[in-house]
Amino acid sequence: MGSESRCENCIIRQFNSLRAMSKEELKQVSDSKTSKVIKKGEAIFEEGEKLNGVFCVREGVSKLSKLSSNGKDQIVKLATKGEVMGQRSVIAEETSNLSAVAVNDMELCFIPKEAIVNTLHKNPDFTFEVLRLMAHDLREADDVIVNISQKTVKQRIAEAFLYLKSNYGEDEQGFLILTLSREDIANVVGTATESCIRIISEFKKKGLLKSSGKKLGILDEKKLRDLAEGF
Amino acid sequence: MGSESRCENCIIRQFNSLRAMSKEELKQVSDSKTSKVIKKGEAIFEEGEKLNGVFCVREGVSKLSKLSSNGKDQIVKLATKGEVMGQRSVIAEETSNLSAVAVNDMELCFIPKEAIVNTLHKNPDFTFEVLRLMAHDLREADDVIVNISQKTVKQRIAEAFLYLKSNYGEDEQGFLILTLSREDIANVVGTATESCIRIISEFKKKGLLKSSGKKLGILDEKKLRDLAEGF
DNA sequence: TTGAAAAGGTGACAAATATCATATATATTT
DNA sequence: AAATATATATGATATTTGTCACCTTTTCAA
Repeated sequence: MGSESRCENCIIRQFNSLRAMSKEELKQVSDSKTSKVIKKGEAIFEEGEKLNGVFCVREGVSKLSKLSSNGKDQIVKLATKGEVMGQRSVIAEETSNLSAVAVNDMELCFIPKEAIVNTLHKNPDFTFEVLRLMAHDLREADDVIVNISQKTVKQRIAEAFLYLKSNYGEDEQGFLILTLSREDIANVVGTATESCIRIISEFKKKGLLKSSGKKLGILDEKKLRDLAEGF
Repeated sequence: MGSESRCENCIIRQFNSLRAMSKEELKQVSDSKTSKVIKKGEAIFEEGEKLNGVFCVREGVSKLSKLSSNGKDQIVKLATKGEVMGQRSVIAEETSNLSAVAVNDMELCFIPKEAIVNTLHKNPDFTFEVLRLMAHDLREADDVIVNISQKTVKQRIAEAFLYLKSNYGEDEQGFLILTLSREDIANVVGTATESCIRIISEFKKKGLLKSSGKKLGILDEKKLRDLAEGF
């Protein structure tokens, strides 16, 4: 086993709460963790499932979503390299309220909950770090609530593209690095797929977006921003 | 100063994270806290304000809301006896993302952040308890997101009444103990005040709700529940 | 490599919801 | 108690968004 497969040496952890663990604790985590490769479209865990640990994203992006009674999926969060999924359920000792599906090919580590819970009760720095990140997630969730209930679908789609650009960046030709299907975008925004397609088409016609194959790119960020703000 | 004004003796704390504090820590909190009486409609803190501590609700209910760019308020959470407001901002060291306004006359304790942050870094049990409650809030926020984006206004209003009943109860005559204005209900649900009024009128005509003065009561809980579920 | 399946696209229409205007009831202040 | 402000109510109408039907393009597996 190469040394890069040890949590102690993993750069990913610099981006999440694991960085607050001691060498000792990390060693324990590393000894109990398992690595997983997940193909695009595959499920990592399902809503209602009891999680016996957390998942640390090493590569790729996962959508965390919840199925509503009418059969539609609402994407609540996208989890990226460095983020940990499933802590909420492990901490609250509840089944997961969300399901996680890979948006593209992923690599992740599974860390059994014992290693986490142990440290949570012993290392206040670690617990505080987890708390800090959860406080951040909660703020973002509040923002999503306000956006969904107060902005139009057009505004929210405009925002979604700005979010994709600022969080995942664009390639040399100006196309967004993270490509989501129209359906996924609709599920992030909370609208019907057809409405989403229609608005994206409109944005293309108006010169706000460009496309090439499956890729989409932002052409006029300022106008998109104005639109998102309601002008 | 009566002994009931000491945090060590306060029953309220049994309902929140403060119960995980040691006698010693509670003493420190108690010595630094101040009590406040807030009249219905008064603000406790504003969006964007830097909070120098947290507020523990001893009596009454507060609405935590966020102003959107179109001038409407979205109520994200109602905080009740035993709940602590403002921890998110104190923990993340950010200005508040929400403002808090008293829904009825309130009594609360202000605890300066030093007392909290100190304990957060020293007492893992306390930190874990705060974390557990925040995990719970986050789950609720996820549920709100799904509800707002997937359910109709009618369904959400039905849900709001069921929530008010199960969380605040009803009096001997079957009227909800917590009375919210139609505007507040609209802001919880994320709709226009007029739409909210219209639907409440409809519910009354259909025999699902009754009213007397400002008070509203649930007449047919089962039908209300079916409606909320989409039948 | 060729079909089937999935994703993207568009029109027509229906349904849900917001907005504006205005009226009435209720609460609050003087 | 009158005057004023605020909350509730309702109609008419506009706007937004969803739904259904159908078509084209792309993707992927046999």
